[in-house]
Amino acid sequence: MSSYVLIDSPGVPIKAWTRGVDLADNAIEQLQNTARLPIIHSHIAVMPDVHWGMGATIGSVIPTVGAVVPAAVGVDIGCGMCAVQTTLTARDLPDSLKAMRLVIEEAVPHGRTAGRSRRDKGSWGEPPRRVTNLWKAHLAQGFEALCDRYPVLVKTNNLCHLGTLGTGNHFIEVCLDEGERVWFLLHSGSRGVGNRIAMVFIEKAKKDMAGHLGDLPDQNLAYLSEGSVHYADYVEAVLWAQEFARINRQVMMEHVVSAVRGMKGLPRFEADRMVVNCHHNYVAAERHFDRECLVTRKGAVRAGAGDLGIIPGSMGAKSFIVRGRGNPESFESCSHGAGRALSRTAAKKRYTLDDHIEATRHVECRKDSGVLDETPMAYKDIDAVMKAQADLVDIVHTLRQVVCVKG
DNA sequence: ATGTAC
Repeated sequence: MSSYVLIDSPGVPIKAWTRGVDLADNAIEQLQNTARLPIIHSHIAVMPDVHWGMGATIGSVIPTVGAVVPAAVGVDIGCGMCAVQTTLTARDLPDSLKAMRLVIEEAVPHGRTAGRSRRDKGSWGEPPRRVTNLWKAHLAQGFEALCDRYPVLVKTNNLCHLGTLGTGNHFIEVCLDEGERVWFLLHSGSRGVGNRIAMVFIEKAKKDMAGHLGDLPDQNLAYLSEGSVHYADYVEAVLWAQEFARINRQVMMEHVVSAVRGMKGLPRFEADRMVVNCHHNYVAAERHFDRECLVTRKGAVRAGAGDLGIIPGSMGAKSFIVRGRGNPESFESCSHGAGRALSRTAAKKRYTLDDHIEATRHVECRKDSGVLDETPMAYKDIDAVMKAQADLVDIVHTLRQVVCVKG
């Protein structure tokens, strides 16, 4: 049974669930910077997948009182995972999984969204009616209210990105659990519009603090203070973007399920036995240690007692469906994945395409040089990461990928 | 991560 270790801090305590996993020096330095902010409630919690990120480390939980740090939430507001268990089993799957991969790629726009004049596959030309209806029912009104005050948000990819995957480490997978049941798993966030919202408020925070930015250990830790217009607007905007991200994942999952249902040769199946949709890049108002605060989980998942969460490994590694243990010292949180061991550039330098092909030989996935920065060797050992957080979550299901779609 | 400009 693991527990946290204390990292030397010039400010509030830094409690780290990192026993048995590497902790890079640049991550420690960043944690110490964050711990010095005057707005932290109680302490900072560090997850075993921690690594350097813009502003604050990815894989950390930062509770604040009276302020919020937009760059700590990050540019992919509401980024997270969605998973469903189906009633299909491994023996229902065809020998060649390529057809299934193509069907999923066809059903969900993925990849870069190019400029307006160029052809692109990353957004809807014409969003399906289901997407437009969800937008109108849950997102349109809030978006108009934000656009009234922030007209720069008007011309963003918003509706045309609802139900689309994106690029980088965003993916869709078909997995098998320990009982050979088929699952669908996907990773995505709030796409273009969430990115723009984040950029706008990261700038506002720096401007609002212009007079005393020099007092901060890092300019990217600039915060918006409660009582200011920008603080209230950011909280409104970030919650809206998080809802966009959640619905984005829901729509993609619906399209994956219906696309696979349309494949010839598969039996009828259900996909509603176990459904999980969780953010791992977000802010939420919660109560911890007898105080209302804003909890920023940057690469961390809520793990309250009984909460279901998703912890993906990497291409070719295991992923986990977990149940939270509600550990108060972690602000009821767990890691969001394996965490990078190597930066994208370092991974591309260190490994060859042949290394990647060997590491992913059991997975129907991209095997070109464009995904070398996502190769399994670029990530920490997921088993060590899970062991280090044994007092934060219990493992409910262990999944292995058989198909992986990347943007 | 995303969009846009180089």
